[in-house]
Amino acid sequence: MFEQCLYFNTTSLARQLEREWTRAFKPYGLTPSQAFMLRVILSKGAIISTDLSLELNISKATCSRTVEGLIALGFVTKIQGDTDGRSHELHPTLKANNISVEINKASSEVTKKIKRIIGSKEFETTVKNLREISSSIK
Amino acid sequence: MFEQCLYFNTTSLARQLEREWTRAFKPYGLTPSQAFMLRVILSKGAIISTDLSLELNISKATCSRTVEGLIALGFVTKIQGDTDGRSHELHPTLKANNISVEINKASSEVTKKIKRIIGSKEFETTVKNLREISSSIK
DNA sequence: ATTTAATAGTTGTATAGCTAACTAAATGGA
DNA sequence: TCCATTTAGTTAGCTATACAACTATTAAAT
Repeated sequence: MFEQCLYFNTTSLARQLEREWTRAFKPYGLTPSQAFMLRVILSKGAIISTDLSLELNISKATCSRTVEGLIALGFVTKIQGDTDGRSHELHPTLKANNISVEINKASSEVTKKIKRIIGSKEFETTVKNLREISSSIK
Repeated sequence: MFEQCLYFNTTSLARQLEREWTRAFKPYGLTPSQAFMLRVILSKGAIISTDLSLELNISKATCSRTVEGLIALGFVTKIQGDTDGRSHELHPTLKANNISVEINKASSEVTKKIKRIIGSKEFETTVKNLREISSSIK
């Protein structure tokens, strides 16, 4: 009924993809949100919460709660930086570094699988379009 | 960092669109999920929960809770059908019928706005691609 | 220097979504 | 007919998300 609706089709696909990526990260005890956040932290080495929310396009409240989860799981530590007393740097733990390569691979495997089904070209133009829509309504 | 990632860009855009459509339906006291469900019920006149979950691509649990909400708001009534004792038909109330045209319009206004920004053509190909990806990984 | 603004994060409260476990009704064999 | 299986829907428990209100700290302005 909503074949032409951007909202409907985007949220609907998002729910399906959630399932795929949930499965991919499950072996590491991580949800997709946690895994994507951890991947950012691992890639930057150190980052503060504000930058993390910007990078992930989530609210600071959600960011705060997801960080909390990663700390509880032992993947991240908060370290007081000396520049600004309001914020702390988030660092990956050894445990996080140990799965860094694997979680990136887990994600790219899902990507590969979907690309195989729908074709690389369509995949890439779709992602490009999503980005364009996203940034144009920001 | 995840510019090429289908998961990231889809879920990210979904969050932004959620905001746009939340605003659109707010005058009617409806969330996007409620409004989209109500639009299906209004368009069909009567529908059972199972068919509703299929149409909206949500789980039966989520469907059940959203229906509950629409009933509490006085937009929907459950009517015992005589064919199957396990299910009941969902019918729109007069209150629902009264806003039927307006909520459809509210949604199409947001669509128009986004189309104006990004162009009709790109809008349509993107939606088509989303549908194709969605159905091919189902 | 003191007061006001802005910024960084956290917490309260709410919605939407899922899976899994459950109840109740219908269906299908034997 | 009766037991087993399937189907419809609800409920429990969890995660992700947002906005709004809050604390604490820094920066800016007078």
